[in-house]
Amino acid sequence: MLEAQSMQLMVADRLRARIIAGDLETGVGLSEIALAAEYGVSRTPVREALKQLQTEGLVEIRPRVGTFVSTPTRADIVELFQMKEILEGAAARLFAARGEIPELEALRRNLETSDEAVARGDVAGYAAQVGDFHDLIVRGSGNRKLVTHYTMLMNQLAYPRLVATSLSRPGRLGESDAEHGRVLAMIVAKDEWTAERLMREHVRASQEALLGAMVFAGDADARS
Amino acid sequence: MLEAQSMQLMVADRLRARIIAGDLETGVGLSEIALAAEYGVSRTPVREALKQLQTEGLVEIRPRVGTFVSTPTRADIVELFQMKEILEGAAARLFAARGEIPELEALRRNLETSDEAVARGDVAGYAAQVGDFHDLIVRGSGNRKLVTHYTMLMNQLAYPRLVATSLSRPGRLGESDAEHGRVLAMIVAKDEWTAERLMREHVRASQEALLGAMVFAGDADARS
DNA sequence: ATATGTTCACTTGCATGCAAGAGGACGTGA
DNA sequence: TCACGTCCTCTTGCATGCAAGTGAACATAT
Repeated sequence: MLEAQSMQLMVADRLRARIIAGDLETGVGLSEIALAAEYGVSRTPVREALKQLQTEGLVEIRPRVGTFVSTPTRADIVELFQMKEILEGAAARLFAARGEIPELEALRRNLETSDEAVARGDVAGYAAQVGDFHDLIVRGSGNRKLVTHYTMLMNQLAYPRLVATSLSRPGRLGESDAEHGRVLAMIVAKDEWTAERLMREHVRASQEALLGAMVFAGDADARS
Repeated sequence: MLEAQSMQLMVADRLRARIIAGDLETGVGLSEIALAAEYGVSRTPVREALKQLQTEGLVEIRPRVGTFVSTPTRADIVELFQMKEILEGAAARLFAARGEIPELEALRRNLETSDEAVARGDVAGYAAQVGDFHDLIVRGSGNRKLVTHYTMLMNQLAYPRLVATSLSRPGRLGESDAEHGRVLAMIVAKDEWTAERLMREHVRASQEALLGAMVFAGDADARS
């Protein structure tokens, strides 16, 4: 399963995962020859993988200089959150219009698991559910273009890393879970516009919780 | 200006333009070696250009088989129009919140030119303004991520080719121009949510005019 | 005539060699 | 000590050679 596909796809997938997870230090460090040696391939597939990651917005290729992990500026982060709110809001609305689909049942199970995690005060457990919740909303839109571009944008945000931070604010855990529940209720009720509004408000609340927590955390990411 | 940048960028730009304009027949026909000969370069830059166009959704690379111009299915087109409505609606809202920016003055000039074209019954002249109008709205959002992803999605639609078709319905020309004017008025009035609503309604009306015209035109594009 | 097995031309995937440019290190002068 | 000019190493950009897989044409057997 690891070697079956093409080399460039393997390199691209692994590099993408490492960048999102934050394993790769931002700034310098992506030499084609070094990566080629690391993955046991030649420069060519590495090169093509890097080119794809560039159009995905994850790395920046400076001609004749080098390839670097993209460092989102503060303005980038603001824009990405705007896009998150727009796309997830629209997705919730489209979801609500579709009625009973497999994603809806998955969403109900997600809420049950989340409620239990909150009841236990299990932040890590809840954080894991949050990612699934948002992915389910987006996939439940039934619009594959939306899913694709949403994924690309959230990869630029390295969102999974941020969720835990946003939940560190006292009381945010329960608020977030309650907001999820209200969104689900509106989807079940097929109230498209209220679903969109609540989803947007939820995204904005999460963003504010995150930005607030980041200030106190000393601005771990996002150097200007 | 044509040869200054890198070869792969030139090839990518030219190919993209040809695909959007419809010069390249959909389906088969993008051999790396043929394109290399045509542009006077080797396979390598052609290959990298094709890879980029693939992640942009314009071509499809089937491993060991060949590269083909992507043919949007009917479902793809529906999804793309949904995205167009979502993104342009959000852009109009963000635009309205920004007040006096250079794009606003450009938008006023665009409307004047459009009004004159409509008064003359100049369909081609108006069609040219339509593209600019929508681009100005999107760029006026002030969100570069929105601009980037909107552009990618509209490239997949090969939108410029479709505008003329959508305007072929009797009376649509004046309707479209009037809708543009109302959107502009709401942006000037800084009424964010009405701007978004009117913009979305405009996009939907254009889509319906297009789909209606395409049925009568014998479904020139969009084979399933 | 139809179905089937085989071959073959053509495609892209990957490896490697060479060239050109960028940026820093280093030496030199004041 | 500081400013400046030169060189040198390292980077990617492009060209090319080889290998492997695909799909269709073709011959063959039923």
